[in-house]
Amino acid sequence: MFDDETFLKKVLLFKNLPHDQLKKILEISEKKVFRKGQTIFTEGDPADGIYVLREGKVKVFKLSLDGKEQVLHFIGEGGVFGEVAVFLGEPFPASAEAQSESTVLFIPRSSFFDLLKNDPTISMNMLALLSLRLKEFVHLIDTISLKDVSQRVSTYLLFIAEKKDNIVDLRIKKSELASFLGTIPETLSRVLTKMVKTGLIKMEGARIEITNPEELKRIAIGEKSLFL
Amino acid sequence: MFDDETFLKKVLLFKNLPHDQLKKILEISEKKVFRKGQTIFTEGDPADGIYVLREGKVKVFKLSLDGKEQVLHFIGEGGVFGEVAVFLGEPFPASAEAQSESTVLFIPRSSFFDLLKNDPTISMNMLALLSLRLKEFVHLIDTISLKDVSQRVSTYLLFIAEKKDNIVDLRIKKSELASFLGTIPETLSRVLTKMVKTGLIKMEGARIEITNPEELKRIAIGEKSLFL
DNA sequence: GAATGGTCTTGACTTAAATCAAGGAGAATT
DNA sequence: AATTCTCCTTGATTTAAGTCAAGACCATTC
Repeated sequence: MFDDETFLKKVLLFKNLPHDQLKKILEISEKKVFRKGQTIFTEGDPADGIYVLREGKVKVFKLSLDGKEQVLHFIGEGGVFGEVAVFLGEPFPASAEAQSESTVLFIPRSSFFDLLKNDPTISMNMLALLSLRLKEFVHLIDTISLKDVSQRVSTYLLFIAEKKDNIVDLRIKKSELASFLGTIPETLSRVLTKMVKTGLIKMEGARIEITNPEELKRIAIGEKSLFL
Repeated sequence: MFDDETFLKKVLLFKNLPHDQLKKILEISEKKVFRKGQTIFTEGDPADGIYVLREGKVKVFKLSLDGKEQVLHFIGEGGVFGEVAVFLGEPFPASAEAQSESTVLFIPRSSFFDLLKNDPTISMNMLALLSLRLKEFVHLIDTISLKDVSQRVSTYLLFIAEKKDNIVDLRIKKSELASFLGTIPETLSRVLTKMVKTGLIKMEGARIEITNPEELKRIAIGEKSLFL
């Protein structure tokens, strides 16, 4: 692994910062470790600081009263979360949970504002970060609202498999993928099974091989239906 | 109406700017007028600049191949749109259309970047703008994914009626509200009719009066079902 | 290697909301 | 005042996806 500073350099929010700035950030940030399944924060909690994922996997999600979950994003190493609520000074609008043993750097609200005020590079980086998030959300809204489940699954598989030789290694549980795609495990399961049966993909557990990318793409764009 | 500078002062993106900055912005911005129903830009168009709505109403939306529409946001006077795509240097991810005769200030991409680079106030304002958008989107995703249509409608009515004496004056077509709420006009119509029949609201065209806010709130949070 | 526990799959069924198709109501135009 | 449009409503029906329930498939760990 890298030392903390090398790590920070690769975080979008802290890109292009001079050595002494990075050091300062490390000084003010606090390391926290969460076990698999542990809650990092819950919707409604006061947003007392931002989180940078040093190691592990985290999901940010919304829950409905009757227990249905919608994943907003999966955070990978180097990912930042909680920043919008902190910036707005509002409670977290969603919850975050460690999906595996995870280490985060926690930067308290006031320190984060100091950074933001005093370093134009950081605010530019933050603009980039928020813009990317917005783009992702537009895509998610589009996906959930305008596409049926087989389109969503096809699109997701093709996106992940991009430049990877048509191999998808789901790095998350299928039930969580279902939640991200705005559906439930049973429905996802049925769609994947159907894709196997129609020869679009091969599936061994979490490893999926796209055997007919052209046809899968036609389903993704809604030109063809999976169920006929 | 106001003169242009007074107007600009009230735009979130240009808040707290000195006189000469505002003047400069007016110089580089170009006034464009769109008729009702006219397209301002279409998904996929190169994002050559940002738009500030001077007068009128605009909707930003996604279309599916088979023609279903999802409204991402309604822009009111003083609203800004197109800024994310411009910032990212990507084509517009959605389309924009004037819902009534509208005047916009168009700020070309390069000028916008000059502003952003040279004025930290503007980048801070932009951070605020993007944060608010993200918050709205989280809410929209939550709404569409986790709530049924009667919950969505109740929530929307209560939100709009807030501090307005339980009167909602829909300033948009019902069909467009449907599209914003991720449903279709027929379904919205049925829900509203049912609400009238159960004494939750009174409706005269686009004017809706909430006659039983407590009960409506119980439906909004899913504590009670509209259809029983 | 049996037993436990978590995920995933499959089947039968229900249901919310979409679709299709007519009408109706209101505003605008002639 | 009649015609045309646009938008909204209502009814009959279909359908995609959710629910409920049972079993299968792992991977641990005892």
